[in-house]
Amino acid sequence: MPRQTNDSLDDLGRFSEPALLILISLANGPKHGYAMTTDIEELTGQRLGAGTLYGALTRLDARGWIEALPARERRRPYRLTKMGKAVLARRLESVRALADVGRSRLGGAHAS
Amino acid sequence: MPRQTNDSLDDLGRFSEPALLILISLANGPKHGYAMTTDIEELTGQRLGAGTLYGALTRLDARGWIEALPARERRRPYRLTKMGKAVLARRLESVRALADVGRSRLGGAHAS
DNA sequence: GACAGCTACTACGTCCCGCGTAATAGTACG
DNA sequence: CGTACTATTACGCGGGACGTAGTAGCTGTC
Repeated sequence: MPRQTNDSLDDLGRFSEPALLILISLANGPKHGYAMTTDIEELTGQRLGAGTLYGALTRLDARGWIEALPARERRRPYRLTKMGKAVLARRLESVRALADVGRSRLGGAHAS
Repeated sequence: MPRQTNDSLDDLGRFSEPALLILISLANGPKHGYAMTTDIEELTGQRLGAGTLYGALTRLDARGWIEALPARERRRPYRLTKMGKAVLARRLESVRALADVGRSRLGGAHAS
């Protein structure tokens, strides 16, 4: 069977860009993994699975966009690096611009 | 060697959500593949490769978010379906909200 | 009229990210 | 002391993203 023609609206396949969500979650201040999970869930309504979350954290760390802080008890907190902040800021800008273009193209019902 | 610690800033790995870019490109009116490529390039500065573009188009069509129009000469135009428009609108909303949260968390320098 | 360059799409293979799931273990509560 | 929640690690699969090559028509231009 090819595929359902729907999928309950909004979900762009499997890719919801967990990396971006993580960066945004850390923009608040350092957090450990599980705290990000709940934070992101409050923000977006979606809960990242363990594999998704910690996998993305490892990759972001390897890139130098986030860095691990000394673990307390069972928690491994991370914080944004300077580079991570810069990346996030630029990314947010372009996302925002893109969303604006999309809106005006769709709506068409207001000035420009 | 594991990986460069940079990557020239902004690129979130391999995922730039071509599907979303395509939907936005079609929000303008029907376009064929190559026209989307150039449109998206003007919009974002990035050029989607053939594999990425036509692969995503096939998937979006299978989902019923876009539909093919009768081909003229060598061109296969697509247009947004009603469902595609709805999906795009909702998606743009959440993207926008997310970008706002990110900005206020990063900047902190303005009202709630 | 042949050659270069652009348009437009198809086909193919690889890589690795997203995601689910299971395992581990500490904590908290009744 | 059993159940539920916190917190992370480990593992494997599927498929989307991407590059590249191939096909082919059309547009100049010398």
